[in-house]
Amino acid sequence: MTARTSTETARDIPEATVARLPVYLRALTTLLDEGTTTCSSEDLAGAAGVNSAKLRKDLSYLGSYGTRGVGYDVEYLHFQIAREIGVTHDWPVVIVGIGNLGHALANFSGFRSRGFRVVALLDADPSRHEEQVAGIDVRPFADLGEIVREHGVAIGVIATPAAAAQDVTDAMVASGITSILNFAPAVLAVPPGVDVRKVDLSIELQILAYHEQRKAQGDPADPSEPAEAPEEATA
Amino acid sequence: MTARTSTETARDIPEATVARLPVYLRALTTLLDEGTTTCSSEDLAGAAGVNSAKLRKDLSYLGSYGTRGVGYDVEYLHFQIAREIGVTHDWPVVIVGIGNLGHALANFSGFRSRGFRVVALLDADPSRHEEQVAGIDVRPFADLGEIVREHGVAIGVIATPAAAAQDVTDAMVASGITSILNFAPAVLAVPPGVDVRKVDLSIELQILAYHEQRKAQGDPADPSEPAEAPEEATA
DNA sequence: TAGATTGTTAATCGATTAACAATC
DNA sequence: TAGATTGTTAATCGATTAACAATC
Repeated sequence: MTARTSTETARDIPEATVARLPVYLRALTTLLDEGTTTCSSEDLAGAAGVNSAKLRKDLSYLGSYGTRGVGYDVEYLHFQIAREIGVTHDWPVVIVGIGNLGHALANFSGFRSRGFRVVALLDADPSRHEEQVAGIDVRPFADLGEIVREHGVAIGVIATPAAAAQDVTDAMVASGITSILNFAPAVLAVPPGVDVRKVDLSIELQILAYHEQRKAQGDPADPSEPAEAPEEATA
Repeated sequence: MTARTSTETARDIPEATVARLPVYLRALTTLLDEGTTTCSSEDLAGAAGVNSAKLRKDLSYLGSYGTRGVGYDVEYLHFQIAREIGVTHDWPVVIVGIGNLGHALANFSGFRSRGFRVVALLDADPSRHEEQVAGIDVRPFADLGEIVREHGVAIGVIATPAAAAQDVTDAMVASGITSILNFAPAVLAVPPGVDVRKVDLSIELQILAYHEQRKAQGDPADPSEPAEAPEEATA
């Protein structure tokens, strides 16, 4: 039996909970900005748009960071969640594909404030290699391996057309990237150990369209469509 | 007891299945483009990045559109899923907020090909009202109600900063919009009957960061991280 | 102490998966 | 008929929720 490594985060957190931790983190940032020092699970759940039972259950996977009868210290809980997610330090990321979307991503200010730093923009088109976008040089796609090694990049963002996405993925994996955020409307094949998350505008709109169609179809006298739970606003 | 309305789509489809139907639709489009006329559940599941049991279960909620021993007619199944989602005709949408992201969205060609048509771009900044983006006039935010009425818009896209998102939401809801795709990093409050879906870059990256952190932490001798299931590539 | 609120339990609900009977 | 593949069943797994004992 060996000694435990220093940072103790060995608990197994359900995937659904992991996906909500960033939402809680953002809500806590908002509360901090408003000068709130303490909040109840009811307060935070409201700011995050979930019910308080779910929030407390989620937080219970991280540890006991609240005080019964009192609530949570906003700053302390913010730190604990940031630590759990792993955004107490910045992650270097590369963005491949500097079209309209790539531009928008490169200029996205939330990157920096939420634990990420764009270290390179890559594009296959040589005519773009003189450009700067958001103060960052656009570099040849062939430089990917070098850049990943130099900066210790683990996360890559794909903003190319669908046709190029698998090739970009293969190159990313070969270079040592093990997490990919894919904006291209394509299903990516990756080896075990590489995580892929996708963001797909058309899919989101089509899901809305499906429900919209149902709303229109239902009897006006029968408002039985289960609406999204009303949520508290932040920001 | 009244007569059923003509279009018979009353079955209750699980939300997880609804979210995958657009993925299947896209995979079928790819197969169609390749000239494939028939496919098995194994083929289609591969192209969509799911296992075949899940695919067949999902399709079973729509009806029996396959042939045992043979498979599915690609064109027929494509049409049935498109009909189920509600994208056999185009949905008019408005985009509010013409910053970097709004530009990218306005120029996104997948909109048209996947069942949506951008009928207006709105921005609060008067200096932008002379612009055209992607061939569409940028119009004052105050015109929202008029545009929604004129085109029968049910779906709105928010690409504003977080600080403006709730006001935009309220105006959208007041104008009659009942489905919102939100790109602003804010939790939106909406009345019952209004659907909101959110796309949040930071959240996606933070989820990747969480898993990335765990990969780095684990013993090199213990490759127990459950990787994403390898998926077949499309496009 | 009395009131408030957490952290946890247990019940319920929904999603996934493997297996296979039905049937082309 | 024999082989292939769907559509469905039933078991399992994971997520949500309400309730409340613990405790500040």
